[in-house]
Amino acid sequence: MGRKPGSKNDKESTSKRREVMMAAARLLLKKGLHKTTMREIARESGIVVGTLYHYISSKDDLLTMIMDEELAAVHEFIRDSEKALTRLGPLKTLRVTINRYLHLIDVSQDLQVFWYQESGNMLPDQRRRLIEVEDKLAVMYSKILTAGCKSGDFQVKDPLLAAHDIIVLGDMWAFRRWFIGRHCTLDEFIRHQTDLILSGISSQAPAGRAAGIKRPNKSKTTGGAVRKRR
Amino acid sequence: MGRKPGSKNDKESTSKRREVMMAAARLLLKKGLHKTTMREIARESGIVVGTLYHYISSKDDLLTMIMDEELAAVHEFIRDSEKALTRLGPLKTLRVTINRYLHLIDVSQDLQVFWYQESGNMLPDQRRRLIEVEDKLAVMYSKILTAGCKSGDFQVKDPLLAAHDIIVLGDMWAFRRWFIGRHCTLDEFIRHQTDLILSGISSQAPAGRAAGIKRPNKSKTTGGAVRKRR
DNA sequence: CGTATATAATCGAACGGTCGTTCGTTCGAT
DNA sequence: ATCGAACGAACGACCGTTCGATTATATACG
Repeated sequence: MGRKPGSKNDKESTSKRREVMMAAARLLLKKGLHKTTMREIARESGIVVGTLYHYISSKDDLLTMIMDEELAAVHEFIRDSEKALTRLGPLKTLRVTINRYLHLIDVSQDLQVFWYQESGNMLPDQRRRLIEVEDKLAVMYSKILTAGCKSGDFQVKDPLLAAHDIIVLGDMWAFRRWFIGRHCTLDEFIRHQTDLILSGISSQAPAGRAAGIKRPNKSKTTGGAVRKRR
Repeated sequence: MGRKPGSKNDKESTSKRREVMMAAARLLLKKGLHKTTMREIARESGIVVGTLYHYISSKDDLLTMIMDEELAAVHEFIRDSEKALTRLGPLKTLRVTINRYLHLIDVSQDLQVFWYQESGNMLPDQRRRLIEVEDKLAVMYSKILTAGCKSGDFQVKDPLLAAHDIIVLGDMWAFRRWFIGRHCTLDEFIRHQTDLILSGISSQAPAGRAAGIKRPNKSKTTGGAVRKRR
């Protein structure tokens, strides 16, 4: 392809760079880091390996690019949640945040699994960034929980541990969707697990009431035994 | 080394085989599958690479050997738990099983992480066996829960989902011990998480009472906000 | 407008290195 | 003399990366 000086070239170059990144992501998430060769990435991008290196500098560079996108989304998610906390209060914020969190993971399930599986094959900097964002997530949930303790909505002994409990819900959906997905939809999963968490941290039992959330009590979908009101 | 005909040789050979396996396990769990070379495994075993292949047939063979040991232990754990169910009843069995389960994982933490991280680099048969045992674990917990539903101890809408909830506790402790370990000991973690699960599935609230388990209420160690008795 | 030139973008062969595995040989005990 | 055990060099395959050559196009110039 031709080129015009300056901006046109840059724009084409960076857009091609993104194309390559997305082609790489498709293969990497499907086949893993070691089993995906640069030649395959080139083929998926419609170019050959020599040209590939005009747009990216190394395989690690590709990983970093993919990570940048993902982490930016998570950081934005965290900012949004902290804004919501001041507007909606702890209890509603927790429900909304868990809901958005699991939907976020549902979309990028393969990515989530990828980071776990390849974390041992990454550069130290890359590993550090993953731990960092996981830590920020935990702090975010911890803030919501402690705010809820102050407002009287929650009774949590160890907010940080409870925060990890919530984060693990995401891992669970990502790693076990092949199994859980056969038993319930994502929204059913979210409702079920949110109730479990709330039943454990709410200062008033049972969870459903304490949550104070509209829940259509057509217990048709759940099918099972309805929680006994004491 | 010398040799005598027949049994002595076999014994020496298989014991050496185990030595090699354990040396390999040490390296593999620490460095991962791809970063551990056969030459390193040989060096760790005190032999050279040529001799290594007199005791094992391939790198995959080593993986399978390590897996055999691990899976045998898990299957024994499952059998023990099913025996306990008939003796102790659902509620006590659940507590005991969760406790033993997490202690089991605590001992073999690196192994647990290893299977997750390298599952993508394994032979199809090996992957299948891992999924199989995970499935058996889920069925085991599911049996305990449904038994508890019949006896009136529990109220569980979806026992299989709840079973996965419990299994994920193990993953949580294995993957996040570096973090959680700073906040609480394993036994504190077990108590905390068991209460969380029981508060979600018990037919009577609150969880602590329903569990009917001795819990020393010196809340000194927790340090945080003491649960308000209402 | 047409030609020359500089400079991208593209290509694919080749390089350097690693790793799992094999093989011919040597060693040592029976 | 025989046979398992030990050795380590060598093989073959693969992979990330580089590089020199080629092509195509936008700019400069006559």
